[in-house]
Amino acid sequence: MSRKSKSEPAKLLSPLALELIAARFKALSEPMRLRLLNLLMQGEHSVGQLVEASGSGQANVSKHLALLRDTGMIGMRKEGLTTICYIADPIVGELCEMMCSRLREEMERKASALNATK
Amino acid sequence: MSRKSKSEPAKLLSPLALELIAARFKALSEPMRLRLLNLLMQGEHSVGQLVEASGSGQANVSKHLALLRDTGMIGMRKEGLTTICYIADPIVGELCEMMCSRLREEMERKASALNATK
DNA sequence: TCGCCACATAACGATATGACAAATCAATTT
DNA sequence: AAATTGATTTGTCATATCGTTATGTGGCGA
Repeated sequence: MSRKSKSEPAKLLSPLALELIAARFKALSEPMRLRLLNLLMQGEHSVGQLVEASGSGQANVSKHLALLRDTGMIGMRKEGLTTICYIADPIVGELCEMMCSRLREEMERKASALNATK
Repeated sequence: MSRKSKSEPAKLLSPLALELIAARFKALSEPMRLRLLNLLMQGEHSVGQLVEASGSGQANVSKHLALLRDTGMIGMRKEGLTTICYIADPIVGELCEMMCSRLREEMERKASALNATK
């Protein structure tokens, strides 16, 4: 049944831990931020490049980037006039990978459910 | 350096995919929902048990549970008067694990930074 | 030094979200 | 069938968030 039988106790988390975890998930819970992260997974980009590639306004992108930086997911460095952004926490890619493959499974399940003659 | 050198291309995601992924992360972005999930990781619970254990109102818990069900993360079945909830998607535990260990690292880094005489 | 450039910040309106209370619904018991 | 129990739905409010516009800021070139 492809069920992983790692029988870990799954500890109960403290309210503080819950808040911290929620904050990180929240950073990943907006399409625009995911878009920016996805672009950065291709490699470093300047803020201007992200603005152009994302199709959103400059102020909006700047604010989202600041949030991602504050959660430690991306890093920034100044190079002359421009600010270069890069992925600082590899967990980002892994999490998205997991969600994506999960979504694919779900899609296929639904698709085959539609095809089922029954 | 414990860096996984799986050099995957990290494909560019479609706007639709981004929205779907964001929706799932969003379900995990509230402390109360994480609390409910965390309780369910210990095993099945009725809605009433979750209300008591979470310390929140019944209406509130019910709404959060409905949201978690709609994203496919938990399942529910009726047993007489009560509704039993259970984790339906094992990804939940894995994601929280990842976030937790990540948080621990970060905490320790900050802690040792505080201790550093510099 | 003046102005421009890339970016950040502030202020604002529209919309979404979470928590609580009250009403509703469904299944069981008496 | 009426009452009771467990849960969902609805309405309301306060707060938070997204995106836009306008304004501020720091580094570089003329």
